[in-house]
Amino acid sequence: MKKIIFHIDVNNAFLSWSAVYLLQHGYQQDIRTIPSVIGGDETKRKGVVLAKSPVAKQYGIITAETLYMARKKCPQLQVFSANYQWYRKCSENLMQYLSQYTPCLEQFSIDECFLDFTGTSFLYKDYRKVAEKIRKEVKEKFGFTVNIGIASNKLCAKMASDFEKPDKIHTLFQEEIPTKMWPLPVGDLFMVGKRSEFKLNQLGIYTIGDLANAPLSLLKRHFKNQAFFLQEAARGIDSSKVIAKSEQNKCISVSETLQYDYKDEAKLKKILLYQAEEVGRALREQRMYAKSIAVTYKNAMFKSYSHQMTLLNATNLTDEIYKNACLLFDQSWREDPIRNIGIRLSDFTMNTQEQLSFFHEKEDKLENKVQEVIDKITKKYGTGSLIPASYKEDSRQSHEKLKKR
DNA sequence: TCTGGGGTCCTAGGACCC
DNA sequence: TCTGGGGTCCTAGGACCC
Repeated sequence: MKKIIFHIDVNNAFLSWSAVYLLQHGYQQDIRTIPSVIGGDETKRKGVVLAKSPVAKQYGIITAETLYMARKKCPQLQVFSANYQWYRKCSENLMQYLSQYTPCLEQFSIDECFLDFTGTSFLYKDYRKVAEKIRKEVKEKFGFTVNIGIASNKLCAKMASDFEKPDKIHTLFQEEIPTKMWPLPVGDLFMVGKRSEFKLNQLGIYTIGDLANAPLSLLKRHFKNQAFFLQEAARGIDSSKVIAKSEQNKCISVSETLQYDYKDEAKLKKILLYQAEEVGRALREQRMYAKSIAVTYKNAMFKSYSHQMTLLNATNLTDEIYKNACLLFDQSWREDPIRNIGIRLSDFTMNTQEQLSFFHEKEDKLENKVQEVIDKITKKYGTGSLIPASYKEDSRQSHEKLKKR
């Protein structure tokens, strides 16, 4: 049976979604048609380009560069702030609409997904017509456009959706690979980032075709185990499955860039408390426990480091996460000014590990009860509505975070 | 008025065991 | 009285994705 996979990608997702929002709320201009970007908050040192309009792109503005640089390139640039709540809603609506076409839908990020039509191919003899229908309907129903890539595997579908934009449908079947994919720069290949591209260029490999036809021995010398995978990708070979996602995350993390570089231990620990509550609640919502906990940092020099531990007993309680985070902090903080700090939980299990003694069990149950109540209140009134008294004073940053929600 | 945030995966190296 | 080697687990750091 011929496999048919779609990759659907929202064009300029954040910017398009904001454009739709603004138009729905009486804004006269469609910000997709002017030099505009969605940017983070500069006063909080988060001033980077998150998404750009096609016009802004013509000025050479790129994603993730500073707004300062972007304005230099285009002084009349209009900057709009991100509205994550709205983006999540747009994403949910889109996924729900697409899932009518096939149950086998894998959401790949907030604005992308794969659809597998293999099992339902008898329903859709002409997949091109289906793609055309989806493209049109999304535009009419939601007011933004998508690119659709069609191929016999995920990798090629993803590569295809990245061809000419916006509002386009492309195919990339095996026989089309030499003409459509091989002339592209090797850095365009999925999973080839800046580092790998540089290394490949050093070896005289500049296009995806060069990579597909390079001697494997040469690649192995420089990329070890990754070499085979890289070349397979360049040849359009990929056997990964579209997985209808209900499976859990492998890690949950939270991190925050601070308004200035903190050197004060007490302040840093207060941030950790906040974050412990956030990741803990996320974990409890999934009814999971974490065995591994890490504290991550970025210092003023932008150097990142981390420290982690494996817990004796898996946990999802804020208090325990916080205590262990503090322990890790004490063991690892180099007393350098901190720009960004975070907590990461991983190694999830369904239960806490230890066989609890009767008394411990009782205590544990009580703690869980307390936690449940706290979660309910937090859900209703927002993060930080119920926090230990020690955190009350001097939490400017946190209050601002609250306002955003 | 430099450089966000949330993820996944891989590798190297150390500790420890047999 | 010169220290092998395989396996496993853990940690730190980094590359890459959107």
